[in-house]
Amino acid sequence: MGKVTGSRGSYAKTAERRRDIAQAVLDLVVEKGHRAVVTADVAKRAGLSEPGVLYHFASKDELLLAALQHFDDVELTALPEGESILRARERAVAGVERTNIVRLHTAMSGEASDPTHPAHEYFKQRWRRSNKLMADSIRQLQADGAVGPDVDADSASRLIHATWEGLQNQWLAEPGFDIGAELEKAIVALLGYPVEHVVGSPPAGRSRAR
Amino acid sequence: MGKVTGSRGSYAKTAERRRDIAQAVLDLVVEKGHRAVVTADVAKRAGLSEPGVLYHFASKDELLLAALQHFDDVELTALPEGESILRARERAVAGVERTNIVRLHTAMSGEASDPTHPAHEYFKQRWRRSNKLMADSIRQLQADGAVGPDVDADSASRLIHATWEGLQNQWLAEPGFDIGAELEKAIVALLGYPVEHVVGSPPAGRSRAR
DNA sequence: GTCTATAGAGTGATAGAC
DNA sequence: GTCTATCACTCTATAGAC
Repeated sequence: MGKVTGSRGSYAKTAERRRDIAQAVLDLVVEKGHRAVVTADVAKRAGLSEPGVLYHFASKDELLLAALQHFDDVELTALPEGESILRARERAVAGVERTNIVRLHTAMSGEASDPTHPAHEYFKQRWRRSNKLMADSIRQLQADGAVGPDVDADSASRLIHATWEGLQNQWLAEPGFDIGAELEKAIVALLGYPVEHVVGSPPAGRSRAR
Repeated sequence: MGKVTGSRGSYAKTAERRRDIAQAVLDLVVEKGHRAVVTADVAKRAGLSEPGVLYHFASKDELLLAALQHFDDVELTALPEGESILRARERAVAGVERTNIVRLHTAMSGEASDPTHPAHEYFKQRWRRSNKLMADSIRQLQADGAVGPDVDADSASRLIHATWEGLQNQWLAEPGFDIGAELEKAIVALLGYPVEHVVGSPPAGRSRAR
């Protein structure tokens, strides 16, 4: 419903407008840090008025959430099959220019723990999804014999994610250590020894079912 | 300089006033969550005007930081000797009534990673201090033979703290697991097997140097 | 259904008197 | 050292045009 014009400046589909706005917020977050982002700037950057922006997103918090989700969408493309989840998230903080996004993520994950916060459900689901993906991946490794059967996959997944999140925090406060190496150390300790499958370089010719 | 009256309502020492204000902020955070705390309420609770509060603390961010520090001071009393650091922090989130403080801590640790944030230095020092304390504790355990010599104390300390921080995050988003048990599991995995000394019950008659 | 113009409410911060 | 008065800014709500 609604005709599609296709020309920039007149959007027939709300989804596109929302995407553009989310991109604008993301750009501003990267440039100035989320604390310096004000809705007026978002409107300017997206090329519409302030209430115009708020027609598409109910509040500023939702704007920031949209930026985070947009980042997930465009940067963390759909995971191939579960095992590369770590590498994807690693990639997410690799560059310094993404520091501001990690900041936003960390700050918002604190705010969003309040059940009344618009992002509450998002973060909850995100944990669940990530935990499930990795737990399944670990179970697969167990089936293949790469990881011992005494490892509790759900617990290990929880702990690996926790470690990752905490390492991000420390790294933000004071960089200067190899966050990837530390994470790998934790994984090795939690799963047992040989687990390049989970975090290492692409398993090129290295099929998991040997 | 300045006379000491001692009667409530007229403070000769700014330090006391600051402490009272910090306590007021802490109370409000616990009651309503930090997002709902406004300086006007702080002023009311502390019994002075809004600019009066802002005379003692330069900004709202500093007020929240003061609450966090105050919490550290009154709740996490000085660590006896290093090894109980985990238990102290555990105690800090044990009760549900403290959820709002953890929320504040998490959110602020994200904001504070911005070097221009008033709490930046606080969090940086906090990480350093905590890491050093625990690393020393681990080294002591190594000297006693309770932990293997191949463990990198600094790295392990970093990872344990990271795990703890991350577990808090997950627990805030969705409680329903035993955060203490998970942490212990991580410690065991990172340090090797027998480490009740570090996290377990009070080492009553259990001297580390047997 | 999508947006602009306008206005308002609430908040953090400042200047200067007491 | 603390208050009164005031300011500036940001987010949000409303009315109505396209």
